[in-house]
Amino acid sequence: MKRKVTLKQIAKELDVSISTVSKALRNSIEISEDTRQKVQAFAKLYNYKPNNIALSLKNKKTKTIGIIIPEIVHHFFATVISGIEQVANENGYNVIVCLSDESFDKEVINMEMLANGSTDGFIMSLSKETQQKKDFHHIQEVINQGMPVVMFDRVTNDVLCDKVIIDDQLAAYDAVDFLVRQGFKNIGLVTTVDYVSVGKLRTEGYVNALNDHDLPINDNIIVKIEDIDNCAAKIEAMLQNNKPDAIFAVNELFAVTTIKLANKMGLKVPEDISVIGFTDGIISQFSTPTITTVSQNGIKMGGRAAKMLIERLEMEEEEDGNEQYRTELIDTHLVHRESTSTL
Amino acid sequence: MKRKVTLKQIAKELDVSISTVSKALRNSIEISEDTRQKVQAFAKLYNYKPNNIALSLKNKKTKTIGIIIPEIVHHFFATVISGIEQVANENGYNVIVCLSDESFDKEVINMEMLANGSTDGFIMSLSKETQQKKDFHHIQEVINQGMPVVMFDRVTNDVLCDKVIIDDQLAAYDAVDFLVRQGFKNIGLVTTVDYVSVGKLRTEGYVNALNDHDLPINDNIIVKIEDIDNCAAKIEAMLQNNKPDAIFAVNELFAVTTIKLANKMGLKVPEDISVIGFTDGIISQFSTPTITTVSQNGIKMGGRAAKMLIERLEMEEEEDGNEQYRTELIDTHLVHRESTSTL
DNA sequence: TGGGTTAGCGACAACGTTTTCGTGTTGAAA
DNA sequence: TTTCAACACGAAAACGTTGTCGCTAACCCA
Repeated sequence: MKRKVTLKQIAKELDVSISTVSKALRNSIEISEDTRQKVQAFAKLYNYKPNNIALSLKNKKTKTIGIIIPEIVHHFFATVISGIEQVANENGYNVIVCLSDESFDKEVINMEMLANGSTDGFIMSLSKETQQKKDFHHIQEVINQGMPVVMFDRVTNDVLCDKVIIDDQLAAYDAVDFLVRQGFKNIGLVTTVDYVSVGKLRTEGYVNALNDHDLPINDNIIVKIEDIDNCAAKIEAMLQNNKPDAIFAVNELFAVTTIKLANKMGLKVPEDISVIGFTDGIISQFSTPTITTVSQNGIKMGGRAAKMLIERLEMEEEEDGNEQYRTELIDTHLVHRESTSTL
Repeated sequence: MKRKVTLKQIAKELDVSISTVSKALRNSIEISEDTRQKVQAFAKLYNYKPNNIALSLKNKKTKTIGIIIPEIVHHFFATVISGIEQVANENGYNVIVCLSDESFDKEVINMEMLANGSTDGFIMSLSKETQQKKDFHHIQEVINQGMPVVMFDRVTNDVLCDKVIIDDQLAAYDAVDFLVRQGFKNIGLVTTVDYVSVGKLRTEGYVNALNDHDLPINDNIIVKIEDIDNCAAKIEAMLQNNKPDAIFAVNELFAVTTIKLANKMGLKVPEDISVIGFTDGIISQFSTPTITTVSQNGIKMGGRAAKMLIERLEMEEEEDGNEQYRTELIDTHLVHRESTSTL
């Protein structure tokens, strides 16, 4: 087992100073051609690579991006990470991933851990609990310390920083508008509880679309789900009692669950009831029927977030006077599949 | 913007030496009660936290685990990361994730990047290209430098290190055995090309099960898929020409694809043909029909891998004479769902 | 008063880099 | 022979820690 070789060892071996080795390896003209060659050959032989930690300490830069998300076993978040990782890698950055498990405390702990020098900046999506508590001091603190933060998807207006989101309200509006134009009049909604920002916005889009078409908002066909595992009864009751002709679900899990429950009750999708979901993930693509859905390009979102963060990191070099935070919108569109029909 | 405070700043402010501050914060008995209190109060006020990078450099330990996997937008790998992250976090480790995109070169580059001080060890699953090339020098090198490596799922015998796998062959055997016992006699196989280690093993399990039941191996009902996007024709032809009464697919994507193609041809699952997949992911759970599958607990796998790595890291403290590499088997079982029937 | 102990603290090295600022040697010009 | 530049290199500081060692003053006991 040969441990990694350091400048010091090379210096000792070649009987020159550490500085000389360092300079020789960086092709400084200060060093004679002879010495340079000798040092470089030796370094190559022993496969010398500078120690990242030492470089980080010296440069006060880690070239590492901290990602904090609620969970990773979730197609959308996985695609976002994928997008981040790609752009990060292209720019010489690594990503260090922490999961909050939707817990406020874990989110705080993770941020504090990474903020102590481990990363240059953060890309994050808020945990449910954080959104509920509306406590963002940990994020604000990190920003105050001069570390840039980019939030995506689940964001808050209470923190000033760069953000990457889709226009949830508009996307939901378009989906519901599409249903209305197809002739549906009794369109149900399966959504989250209100403190989840994206759920709330999508619900607003649903409401606005119905309003604009002079359709009534019927609370009986709106189901707000807190816990996915115990939602069946509520959805079934809604389907049973109010016979909606279409459903807009604010994520694909809700959509597929609704479809399955409908099937169980003898309703055929899309013949008896049409369903539109949100997020173009694995489920929408492979369920039977395949699900018409609002695509939400996670790769693109992650890529953009990474780009924004890196730009800000490299910009800081000069002067950090311009605190012009941006919010970028990633476009969405409806992916038409089998779960919707015309009447 | 108040940058992070350092020992030096505290020392200056309180007019004591850096060592005194350091010791006071660590509650050294060398320091008087008075000074300790004063320093600790000041540190708390300014929210002092030791700089991780400096600690890493000093201790020659980063408390970081490098994960290198082919892709993250893949339910199984996401669950493994989740499992790793959890155990890592519990033990004070962070995880830094790199994706090889199934590319040998990216795998090498990522390893070399992280090996230069960024991580204490690796948990990895081989890229397809690496498995095909059988070139593992980058892994061997890292091990030679004294960094422990744990491989999972896609492993190789050519590298000596800890491994966490399922018994792919046995799991496949059990699945096919189950089909045979249900009365199926013409069982097709949808598998990967041979260089993918897990595909190969699962194929062997299929062959062994049929052999043990004295059933013939019929190459006409075995489809080896290289590229998922262009596999439809081959599968359809197999279904059409050979009328298998059951199919064993080596992953869930192949399973759901087969089901969809069967449906398209007018075959009902499970009435006309039964299907068993591999990996209990989102697709198997939510497709219609839900898919009977070999469960492969990614969370557990990741957790075990993390545990093995951390144990080795903390063990190294003492003496690294005992190179007793272990291979842990994670148990699998068949999850019975709608895609299989008795004859 | 002298010797020894101890409490309380600071100096310094070390981890592995990079970079600035010397410094000694050479050769050439004056 | 003197002067000066150019060349080739080394010493040292800095990044933020921790821990070893040494130092000073106070105190105790004889």
